[in-house]
Amino acid sequence: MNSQPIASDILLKRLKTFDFLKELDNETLSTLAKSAVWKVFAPDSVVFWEGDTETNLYYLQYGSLKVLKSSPDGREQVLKFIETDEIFNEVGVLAKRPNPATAIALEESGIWLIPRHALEEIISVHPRTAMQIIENMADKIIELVMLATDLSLKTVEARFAELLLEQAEGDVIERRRWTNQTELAARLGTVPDVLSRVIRGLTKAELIEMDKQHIRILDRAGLEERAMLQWK
Amino acid sequence: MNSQPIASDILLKRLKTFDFLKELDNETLSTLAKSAVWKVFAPDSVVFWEGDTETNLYYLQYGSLKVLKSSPDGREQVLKFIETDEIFNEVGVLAKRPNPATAIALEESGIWLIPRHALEEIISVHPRTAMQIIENMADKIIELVMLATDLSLKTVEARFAELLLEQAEGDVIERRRWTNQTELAARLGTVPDVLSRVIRGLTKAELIEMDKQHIRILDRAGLEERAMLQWK
DNA sequence: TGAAAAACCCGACATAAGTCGGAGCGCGAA
DNA sequence: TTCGCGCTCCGACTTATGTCGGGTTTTTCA
Repeated sequence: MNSQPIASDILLKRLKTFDFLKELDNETLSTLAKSAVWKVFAPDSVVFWEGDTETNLYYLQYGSLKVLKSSPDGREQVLKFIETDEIFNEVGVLAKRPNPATAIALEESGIWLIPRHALEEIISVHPRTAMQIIENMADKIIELVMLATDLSLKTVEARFAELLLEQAEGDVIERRRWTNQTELAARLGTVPDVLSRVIRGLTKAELIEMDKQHIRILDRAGLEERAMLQWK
Repeated sequence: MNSQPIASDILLKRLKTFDFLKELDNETLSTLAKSAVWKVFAPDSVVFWEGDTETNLYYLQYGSLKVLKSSPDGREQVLKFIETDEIFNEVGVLAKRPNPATAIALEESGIWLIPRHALEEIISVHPRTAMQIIENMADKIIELVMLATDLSLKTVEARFAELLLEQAEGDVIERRRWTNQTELAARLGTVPDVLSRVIRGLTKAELIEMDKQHIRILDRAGLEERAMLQWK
């Protein structure tokens, strides 16, 4: 992980491209440019630890992360994957709470850190930005509600089927370096062996097909049935 | 469930007592008083349904609620209990998302409904209120993260032990009408039979004692061990 | 390029959790 | 008071999930 200041004008240009800041005027942005910090995280490096009180808002410019909690016996539960263009750590920066989970880079990731004071200034002048943050948090609450109820009420097979249906573009899911069974299992709240068994089952039933590069849905209707989607 | 307008001056007096609105000036509050609606919900009545797009912010003046999702086979997962003085449905009112869960009154409950437009006015003038809402949402995110990871990584026994330790004042938990095994099981993400088994186990081990009115912790250290608290 | 590490596979087994039948209790409505 | 329903309890059973040992394949990187 290394940290490097970037000339303010270049930064300003970049800030304008952020979804999250789209509505702000030039002046506000250039103030921001002066206080934001740019960091690059190596694959597998920790962006922040559970328990940290991290007072920056993060904006993921490129790369991807996982947010997780782990148990003493080594199992981990992935709570969320973070993709390009997302902001995170609202909890730490605005509510001043210790972060409830750990964030780890899945690949090399470039992240902007926006310090609390800068953010608070923006909010006090642009309530619309506050609303955007609130909407982001609402989405996270919805996702966590889904996660919790799925963990409680659905089988591993159903959760996996659901995940496939969500992720598929057309009927194919591209597998990336970190879309391996270990990570998928952590995401689903189980262990690799169990997932492997589930995959075997779905493959035998000719609902899916899987190789190193892709997962292909062969029978969407059948998969939907396994996902128990009737009641969502 | 019945709905009754209340003379604005009485209402105004009440609004001032809300934690949530403490910092607002008289004028803002009296505007609010004109648009807020008061409702009383009978025990077991539904405050809102999953899937509803409910555009009011709720403030629970007295009573208590449970927020839950249920599966087609009748099992339910309680996501949260709501107690006096809490606000809820930020998701519905501010993010305009369909509500992800259902809320049901556990006992007779009196609730203020604050319509979206009134809330948005307050926020635009008092950014501090926006911050309070954000902090509330952050707390909910933290709670949901705990719930999800506990469901994934802990046993029913550990979750129950944890709940007892959290809820106990001194070493005693007062049982209310709805603190029965059915509700507790739904809260813990399991079924009454399993919880009953767990209670038997903890009672035999002389860690707790339970009757109709109370749950008593006999051995806090032992219970903490069962709750697997080392790593939280 | 070759060795070590990581991922994956699979059957056998262990354990946590869910289900079922049946029975007792207590409370509230008729 | 009696009836019936819902809560509680309990043992026996099933099922989902996790664990282990051992193997093969793939990836990594020195």
